[in-house]
Parts: sequence; structure tokens; C-alpha cells
Amino acid sequence: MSKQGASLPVVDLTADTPCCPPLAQRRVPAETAAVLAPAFKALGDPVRLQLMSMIASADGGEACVCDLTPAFDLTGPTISHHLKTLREAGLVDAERRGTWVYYRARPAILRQLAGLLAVEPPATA
Amino acid sequence: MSKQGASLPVVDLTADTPCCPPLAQRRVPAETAAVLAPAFKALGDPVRLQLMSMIASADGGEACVCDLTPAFDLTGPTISHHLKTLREAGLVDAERRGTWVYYRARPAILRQLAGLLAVEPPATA
DNA sequence: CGCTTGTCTTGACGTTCGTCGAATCAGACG
DNA sequence: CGTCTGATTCGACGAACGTCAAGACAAGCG
Repeated sequence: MSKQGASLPVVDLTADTPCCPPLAQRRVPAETAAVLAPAFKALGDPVRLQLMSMIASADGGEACVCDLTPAFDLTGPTISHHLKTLREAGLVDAERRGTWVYYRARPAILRQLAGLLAVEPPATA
Repeated sequence: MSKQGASLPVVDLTADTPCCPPLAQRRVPAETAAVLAPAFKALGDPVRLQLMSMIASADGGEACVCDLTPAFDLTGPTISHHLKTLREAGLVDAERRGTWVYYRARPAILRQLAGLLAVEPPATA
């Protein structure tokens, strides 16, 4: 819960420019790891990974909880809990518009994570 | 040449070709999520993220446990446990050569994960 | 205003995770 | 062959996680 209240972290996950070189290029410092690990952990659950994908690939870039919940064999509160986890990890953003709550992906942090995992192609391909 | 084989896991993380389109392009199926989530979960710990980076960025592509352990304020068994987690997630490979054990990163799965997280550059939006 | 619908929060429970100490296993060297 | 060093496995403990049931909150509508 203190994720959002944390004062300026060493690594800004919301920036559009890469925060750091790929993981395989230079050893990632402890502070960077401490900031990025929670994001990976948030994706480390099949339900959240699917939720993230459903939100990110949704039409218009946002998805309503009413569309997400029935896609799983889980109760509403459980889905809500997972969405909260994604929100606290900075992966998605929530907005209430009228009756329904819409979730939107944050491409910037996805780019950060993808950039960190980037590896040189196998054979100059 | 098709990936539709039934005997093997639905998603082959060791393949050099992308297993699936980016997360934000098409909704990732439950089976794919079940296979990929453990890999993200393995990276969801600061210690393991640093270990992964140290191994992947090591000279010659491999790192000795004797080099990894002293880099943390953790006991040997704990580091060994984390390495086992990375190994079971398919992220690294271990090999014993004489007295020491060397760990090597598996670029293929890193590519898979990076590809899944890939997002179109901001300009496209 | 009160009802209905839809979402979030709270509290609880069982499971898994991260960590350690002690014991065990695998090679190397005298 | 015995012993030493290095890495893993085993057993245990507290903390965090995933899940649900029940209750609380917000918005729309009669």
C-alpha cells in the first residue's frame, strides 16, 4: 500500500525512456531490482497475467470489471483483489465512470520490463 | 513446423521463435498464462532478479556460485534455494565442473518473456 | 427516498514463500 | 583412504499470498 506513497523511487517506471540497460548486459543494482521485482511478481500469477493481457489488448485500451470477472471461475472480490495488486504494482490504472470501473494498461512500465528482459538475437538474425 | 503438438507443453519456452504475440495484442490464453506465469514469478524476487542479471551478464555467459553467494547478505543455502527456483522456472541451467557449479542463462526464455511484454512504441498509438 | 445493481473492502483460513541452521552429498588433495 | 572445501537438501518457522464469505460503499432508477 505504500507503493504509491513512496517518494521518488530510484527507478521511474512510468518514464517512456528505458530506465536501465538489459538485464543480460549489465548487472542490475539492488535498488533497481527492489523496484522492478514487484512488477514481475504481479505478473507471476496466471490470473493476473490474463487480466493484464485482457486489459492491455482490450478495445480502446481499457476493460470493464464486468467484462473481466466472468472470464474466470473466481469470485468478484478475488478478481478485485488481483486488480488491486496490478494497480499497486503500477501496471494498470483504474477509473470509475458511472456504474462501472474501467482498467487501463500502462504501456510505459511494460516497455521497461520488456527492455530489461531484452536479449541480443541468437545469431545476428 | 507447427507448434500445435499435443504431447509437448502448449507453449515451448525453449524455442527460439516467439511462442505468442505480445500480451497487449491478443489476449493470452489460460494455458499460456499457466506456463509463463511461473517464469515471471521466479523473477518476482529482488534477489533472484539480481542473480539472474549477474548470471546473464557474466563474462563468458556463466557465473560460479562462489561468485554469486558473497554478493548478498544471505546464507549459502538461501542462495542455493533461489538458484533452484530459477532453475525450475527454466531461466537458468546449472553445470558442475570440478569443484564449482556454474550457472548459465537461457536466452530463449528471456526472449519469450520480453516478446510477450513487447508494446508498440508510443508513436503508433 | 428507497430499491437494485455493481464494485470494493474487511476478516478469516489454508497454502506457499523466504529464510535460516544442521545435515548430507560431490570432488579435490594430501 | 581420510579430510577438507564447496554446494545442495532437509526440517522448521514467521511472513506473505490466494481465496472466499459477508458486509460496506457508490451510482442509477423507480
